[in-house]
Amino acid sequence: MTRARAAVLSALEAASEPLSAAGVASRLTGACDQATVYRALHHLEEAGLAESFVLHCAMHGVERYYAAASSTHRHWFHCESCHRFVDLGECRLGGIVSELEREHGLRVTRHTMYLTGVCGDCAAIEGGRPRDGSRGRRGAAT
Amino acid sequence: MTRARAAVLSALEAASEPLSAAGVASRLTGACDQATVYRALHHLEEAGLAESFVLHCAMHGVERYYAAASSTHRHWFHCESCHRFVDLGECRLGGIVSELEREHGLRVTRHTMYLTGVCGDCAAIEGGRPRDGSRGRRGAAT
DNA sequence: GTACATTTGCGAATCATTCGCATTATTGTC
DNA sequence: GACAATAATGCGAATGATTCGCAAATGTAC
Ligand SMILES: [Mn+2]
Ligand SMILES: [Mn+2]
Ligand SMILES: [Zn+2]
Ligand SMILES: [Zn+2]
Repeated sequence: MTRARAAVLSALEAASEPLSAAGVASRLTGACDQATVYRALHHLEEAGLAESFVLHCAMHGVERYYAAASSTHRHWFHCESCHRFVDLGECRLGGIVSELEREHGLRVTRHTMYLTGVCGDCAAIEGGRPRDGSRGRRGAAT
Repeated sequence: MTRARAAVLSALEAASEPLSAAGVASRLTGACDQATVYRALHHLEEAGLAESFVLHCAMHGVERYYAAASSTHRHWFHCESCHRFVDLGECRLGGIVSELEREHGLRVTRHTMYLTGVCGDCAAIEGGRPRDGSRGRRGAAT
């Protein structure tokens, strides 16, 4: 495990939610180049030390998020108001996935699932509480 | 419904699988500009006439795919060998989603789920049967 | 420690998607 | 059907996340 990879992995482990490559880079404050961050993330995922999924959110657009691999595969909810992630815990799709696998004669090697909407905190404070209203895409159409 | 939007919608309806913006454009052979295709897709989705999801595949990279909205919300499987989609039929996640919604106090407005792996046809012909081996990303890391 | 195999930094591409704006369609109104 | 107001298009130029190429720096195996 090289210096850079270890740094990226601990950034993921320290975070309470999935991070984008930019998110990881910002927590390493220039410790290593962005290309290295991307390469390290790819490596960690191949090595089974991290998991990723591509999320589309109106404000942040399309970005790939990474989380340190935990003992069990898990899924997330993304709040479109405060843009935080909520850990939904251990994957409960095993049954459905193997059912579909059987019914359609497939060999499923991977599945992606995530929910989006408004988290409890934001729902309480009607209108939402944008935690990071700063950075935003130009009026992205969706 | 304008000319361009109607054209994009029928392209989606005629297709047996989700199409990327490029896929739609190619079936309209220059009938309208690519920016218009993107704008039409956004419009159709907002109008509830189409559904989309962002998929990450080693060969095609990250792309957003659109399908004409059917009577019921549905999910897909993407074969990483022939790169075709298999319609998994009506969504069966309702139970799990509302369960998670309750447990975590969320208001889920949308969910994304897709499976990837090797389809039956490709599994049969061991080694896979790349149907569109042409266009491919430069050796994308993942 | 020397030689070979990996990994990094940098800066320059890529590629899907979005913008800005001037030019057409559309649509509702006499 | 012509006319004004509004929305949609075409084009070409950005954007922004991610990837590449290659030389310099590290890590690893005798
Ligand atoms: Mn977001
Ligand atoms: Mn594909
Ligand atoms: Zn929230
Ligand atoms: Zn296949």
